[in-house]
Amino acid sequence: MAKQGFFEMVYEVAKLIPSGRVTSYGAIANYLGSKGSARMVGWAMNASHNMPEVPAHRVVNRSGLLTGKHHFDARNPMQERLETEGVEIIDNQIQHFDTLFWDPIIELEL
DNA sequence: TGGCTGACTTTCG
DNA sequence: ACGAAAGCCAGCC
Repeated sequence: MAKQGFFEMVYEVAKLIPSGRVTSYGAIANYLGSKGSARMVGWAMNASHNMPEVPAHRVVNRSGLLTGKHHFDARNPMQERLETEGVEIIDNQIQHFDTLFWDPIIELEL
């Protein structure tokens, strides 16, 4: 296994997020071992535009707020995609976020 | 090479 | 309780 870039790792984790579930930047960063670089996870998501298979819409901030929706394609609203997956969202805020939260550290359990 | 950036998170005021 | 500032680290110019 060649040493992958940080972005690749973020993509891998993002792809593992089940439909109808969401996670946070910090959770992914923590899973990667760099809890301080949560911003970078979002930044990696920004680069994920080249990777349509990466469900960046399932990644939100720790409050369950769709902070990165502004970076999404206006014709493919992040909220609409999540709602299609069964996630209830009100005012960019994911409802039942605690229940829908998918933590790679816990779910993947290493 | 050095420095800036960034879709976050946490803590101090 | 709310607002502002610092911290973090890897990619990019």
